[in-house]
Amino acid sequence: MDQDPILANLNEAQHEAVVAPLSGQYQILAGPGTGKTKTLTSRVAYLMNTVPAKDILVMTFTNAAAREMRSRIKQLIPNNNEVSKLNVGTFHGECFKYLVRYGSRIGLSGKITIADPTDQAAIMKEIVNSAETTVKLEEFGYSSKLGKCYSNPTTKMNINLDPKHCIKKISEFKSHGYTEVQDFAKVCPNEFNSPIGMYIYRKYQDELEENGLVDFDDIIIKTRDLLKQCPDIVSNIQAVLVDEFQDSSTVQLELTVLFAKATGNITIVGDPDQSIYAFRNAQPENMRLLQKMFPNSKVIYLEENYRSTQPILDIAVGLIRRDRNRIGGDRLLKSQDSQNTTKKSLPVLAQFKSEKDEAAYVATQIKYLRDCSGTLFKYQDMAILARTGYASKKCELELAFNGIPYRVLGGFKFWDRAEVKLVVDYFRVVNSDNDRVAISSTINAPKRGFGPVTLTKLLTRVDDKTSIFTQLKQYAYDEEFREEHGLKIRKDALEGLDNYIKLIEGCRDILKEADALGPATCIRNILDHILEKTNLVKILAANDANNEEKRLENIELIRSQIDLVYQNDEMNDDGGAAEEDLNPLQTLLLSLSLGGDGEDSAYSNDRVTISTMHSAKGLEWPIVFSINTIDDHVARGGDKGEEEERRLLFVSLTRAKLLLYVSFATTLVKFGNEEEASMTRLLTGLEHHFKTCDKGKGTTNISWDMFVSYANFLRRPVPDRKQIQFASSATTVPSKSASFSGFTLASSVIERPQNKKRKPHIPSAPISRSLSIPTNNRTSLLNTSKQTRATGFRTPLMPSKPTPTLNSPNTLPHSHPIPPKRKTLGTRRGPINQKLPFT
DNA sequence: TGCCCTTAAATTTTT
DNA sequence: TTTAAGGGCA
Ligand SMILES: Nc1ncnc2c1ncn2[C@@H]1O[C@H](COP(=O)(O)OP(=O)(O)OP(=O)(O)O)[C@@H](O)[C@H]1O
Repeated sequence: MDQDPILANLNEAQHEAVVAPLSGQYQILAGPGTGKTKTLTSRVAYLMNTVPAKDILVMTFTNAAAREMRSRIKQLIPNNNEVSKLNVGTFHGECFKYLVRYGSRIGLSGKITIADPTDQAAIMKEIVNSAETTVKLEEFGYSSKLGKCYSNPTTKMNINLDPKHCIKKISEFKSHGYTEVQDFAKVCPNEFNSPIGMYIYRKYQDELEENGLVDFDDIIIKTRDLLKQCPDIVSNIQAVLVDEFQDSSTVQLELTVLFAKATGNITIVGDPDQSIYAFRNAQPENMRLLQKMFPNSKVIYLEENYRSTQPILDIAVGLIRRDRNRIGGDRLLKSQDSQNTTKKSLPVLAQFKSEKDEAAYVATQIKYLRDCSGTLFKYQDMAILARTGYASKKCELELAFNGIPYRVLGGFKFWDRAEVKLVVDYFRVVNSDNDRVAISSTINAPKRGFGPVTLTKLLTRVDDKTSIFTQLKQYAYDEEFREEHGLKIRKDALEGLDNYIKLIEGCRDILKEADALGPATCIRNILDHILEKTNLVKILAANDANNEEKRLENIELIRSQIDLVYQNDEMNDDGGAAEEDLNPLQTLLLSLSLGGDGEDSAYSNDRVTISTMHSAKGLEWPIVFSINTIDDHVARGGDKGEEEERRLLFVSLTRAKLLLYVSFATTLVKFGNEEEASMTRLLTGLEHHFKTCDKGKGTTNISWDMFVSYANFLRRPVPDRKQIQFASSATTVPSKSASFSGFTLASSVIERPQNKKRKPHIPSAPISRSLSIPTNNRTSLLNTSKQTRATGFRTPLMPSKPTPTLNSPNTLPHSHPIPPKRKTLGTRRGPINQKLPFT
């Protein structure tokens, strides 16, 4: 056994990859749970022995994966504070740092803002609806129209001018690294490879540039251009390491090579079976292409699975075998587990008659597994995975209702809520004179008396020299200018314009004090200024009074989120782009566009994870619940895209180490109508690998011997037998009915008011799907505290048979985590970006 | 300009 | 079921 902790616990192949010489190219190809990320992070730690941290670049494709990687490296070498100097992040994050610092070399002006999908849609909508486009359509012979599709009868070319569709096509084009319009022949020969398509593309790019915006694809493309032109800026990079390489796009492959230009030292790991980002133009073939580009690159295969029990892997293998586009031959997954008990313990397949029952079951099971396992299972050992963000909402409500603490990965972001986004748009206007998109979404919110005619006039550039904000000032304060450009404006609207400009300039004055105030205080002051001058607090308070949704609370949460951003910023001085090159406002905006939602470490880490399947990639838990496993969620849209959906399910199931629960409901409510549903076809024929939870079989009872095996498998201490509550008396008595009515205990035990209009009174922060900060502190603060664990507590959601609790005296200072106003569970919440009261 | 009415559409996943 | 969007009218 190796003395070096970095090299301990590696098998032969892993060891070989970790200690491989710095120079050269290495590909680690292996299935889930074989230690790819472990190998990559160990290699980083190992290389740090000889290479300065700042000269190592480690990239992956999602924020969650980047966070995981950083934390694993830290764990490997906890006392090495060089770690914070490593360049670890997402492709987009690392690229943007270079653009901020060196963008001027390729003509990017100082202030770059990232165009989010809303901005992209706004810009594209304006383009397709413009008079100019109508003229062009005519000019290029697109004389017939069907919905948003235009066709040219002569050339037989069609083009779909739906903004979303246009953006998708352009994004695909850019993902190949193309910038010249004739390259549309290669990606979209029958639609955008036409004068009208090229015109739309050019117009879109011009519009971005004029607004000082780059979209996500531009971040990659422009960095590629920058590195091609000025390879000197990455001359220090001695090693480039990329995780989940199957998720890379064509231009990202090109970029990987460019980053390594100085030495050519590249290590990548990947698994084509886990390719789940083709929808955003990932090319799993890149693994092979890289090998072609570097014929001498060494490929290392890892065979052993260290994560999961064999029954879990059997299902995964059975599933992935059916991938019709599979790259490479069939691969086995071999568990390293040698215990007879866990080897034979099958995952659970559970069927319910409603999604509500399903959610209640998951919550009950989570509580049971934690409360009855002594100290073996904690909340943080469990995850609920769903295809979409909103699909897990019912479970989220059920957890909150039961006082189970949780965190949410993926799905809607806090910053995407309408009221929060508005504030952010104000920040953007303060930051830049040219951000017309942000000006347009703030200038009349709240209402300042402009109608569509005035707005168009105000926001249309009179010439390309004057910035849009300067132009607004001229309209406001220069009567001659108004006359010259034919702006007729009412007196109240003119006042509104004056107020708007004063508000923005007031914020800019505060920003000038940034050095004296410190970043967080400065931004909070700007926030206060915006809130005061827009009267937003009063407006929202009035609105909240008639509404379940408490928007004002979200505004308050912005403050604590701001603090989080600057705290995290201080912790990483990787490449140090942030402090030196950006003012505090820009740091904030950058972190909002490229970072995930902040996690507040002040709160307990012992929380259940609720995640989208995508965000779960690269992570693992002892216990995983795959919910809503029906075609409608998990394999929607027939054959097209089925392979990727299958791989996605493969990824989800292989997140589980020990216990896997796959569940679904036989009905689903769609637009108010109840529809029938059944288990996804992706799993058809694999049922025998599960114990099914109906017809009295498949109980979830756990015996003492099993607990011992679980502990051994997880390499955890065997819990005190006295603390274990045996399932036989404690829980989940399987019902005789096939539809599991035995588990509708939530509805039989908890009194659910009939009034359907009332929504559950749940802390709004957790529901915001992003914030870990509870606003309704009664629930979450309480349950995340250590005390709760020590004393335990009982919630009304318990099995129909009374549960003898050994360690919960049931006499708590706060014995009832449920807010007194109890309301119907399972009601759908409105979308998060709901219209604001004044728009 | 802004309000009220009718009708259509809507639910991925991430940077 | 709920929300966005488009048309008519004061
Ligand atoms: N040689 C080993 N000995 C013991 N445990 C190991 C070994 N290699 C990896 N593991 C453990 O196996 C689990 C899976 O490792 P890791 O997350 O690195 O796999 P992966 O190949 O990246 O998986 P995925 O592709 O699913 O993200 C981790 O808990 C890791 O600590």
